[in-house]
Amino acid sequence: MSWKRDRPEHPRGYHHGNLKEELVRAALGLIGEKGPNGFTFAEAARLAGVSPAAPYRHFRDRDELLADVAARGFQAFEATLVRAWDQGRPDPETAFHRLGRAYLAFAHDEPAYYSAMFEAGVSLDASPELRASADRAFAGLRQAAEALIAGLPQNKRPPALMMALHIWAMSHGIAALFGRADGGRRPLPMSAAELLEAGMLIYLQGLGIGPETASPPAG
Amino acid sequence: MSWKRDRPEHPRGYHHGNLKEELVRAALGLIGEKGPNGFTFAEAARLAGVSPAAPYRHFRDRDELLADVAARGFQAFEATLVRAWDQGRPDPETAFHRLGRAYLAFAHDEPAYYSAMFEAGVSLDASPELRASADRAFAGLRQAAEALIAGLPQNKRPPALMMALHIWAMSHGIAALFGRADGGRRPLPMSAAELLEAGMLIYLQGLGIGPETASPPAG
DNA sequence: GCCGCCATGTTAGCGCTCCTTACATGAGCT
DNA sequence: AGCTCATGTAAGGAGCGCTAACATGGCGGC
Repeated sequence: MSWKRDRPEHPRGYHHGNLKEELVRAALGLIGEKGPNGFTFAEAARLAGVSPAAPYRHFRDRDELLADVAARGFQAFEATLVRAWDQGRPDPETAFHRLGRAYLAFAHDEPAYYSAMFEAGVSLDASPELRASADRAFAGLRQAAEALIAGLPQNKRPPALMMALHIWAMSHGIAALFGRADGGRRPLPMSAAELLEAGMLIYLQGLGIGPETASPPAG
Repeated sequence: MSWKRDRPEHPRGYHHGNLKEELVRAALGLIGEKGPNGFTFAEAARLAGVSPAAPYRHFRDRDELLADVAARGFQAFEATLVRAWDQGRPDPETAFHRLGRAYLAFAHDEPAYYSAMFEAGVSLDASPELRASADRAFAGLRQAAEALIAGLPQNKRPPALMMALHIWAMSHGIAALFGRADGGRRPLPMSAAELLEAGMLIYLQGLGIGPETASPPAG
């Protein structure tokens, strides 16, 4: 067959060229197309052009591949969040809303990653890397929460961890319930990004973080 | 065999006694144990004591059974929410927090229903009953939002639909991320119910609904 | 009260997937 | 050059979704 040789641009390949990477990419494509359940080990092998048994040289079983995809997803997710947060520039509130949009954009533009991370039923204990990358992604949210809290007087500061959990929960809730492009779910009067931005504005207002700290504009 | 006859209390049974109900119950048990993916048509048939082909007399395919489970789940969900809301008695805020606890309790105590409803990838278009029961459940949330809004001056009222979506998103986010009993996910410094209650208090505070309209709950 | 119909169940089987075991091959080290 | 081991293939068992053809028995029509 010729497909063994038509990847000469990968110098480190043994037989196939790095099959592991290609399997991950195939898995991403399949999950994105047909959901995390429609993803099939055999079909990923087929897409990579190898026999159905070949993937087992790189992943113990199907779940391990999914866990690997999820871990890579959390890494890309963290990078996206960190880039959007940009150390809170120019000011924490602007950066925070940018962070929210980036969250939803990731869920929307990388449905395969997001599915593997949150909807495929992969336990975070599946691998240490998975747990670590998920923790790093959450730490990004927590940093943003801390920066926002810093503007409050000390006796009014909520716990940063709790605030990060609230942010994550509302973001994930909106992404999971309304963030998908396909028409399977409920039509909205506004975009998911607008919905999240409005929700976060109200939430921050409740904490005393906002355009008018304690007196909403009466007129 | 005796299992054909040991359901004499069901007068309408043909051969088995109402197999359809038993299949739904078996599916609920399996989904609760092994997640929506671990659920198997053949195993549900085995639990009901019939051959693997028998379920196809009652459900076109596996997805239709899942959609049926989801629809029943939404019905039970709506009943739970309506009971918890109790027409906003004794006052809307008390009833609202009771509603939030009921939401999480449902997700926690009926993981099979909740999985089928939100995590199994069942499209709401799978059946008209599913869409209708999901709409009725959401209407319950929306009613609560409207009752809470009613206490605000007219020029400060947010759209009730948006508010209901926020409530749903945060509730679902907390349930999906932190509401499960099994140890696969992240340990929390507080219970999911407390987390949701705190988040909703802050959110309502941001809308101007709360014990003291302009001072956050510092105590 | 008997009979035929049709809903409900059965067995048999196809094609697929997950995963294992045994075998083949070729890259890189010595 | 030759050895070795990682990386691939081939073959097969068990299980599942689903279909087709066949069996059974409850119910309505006569």
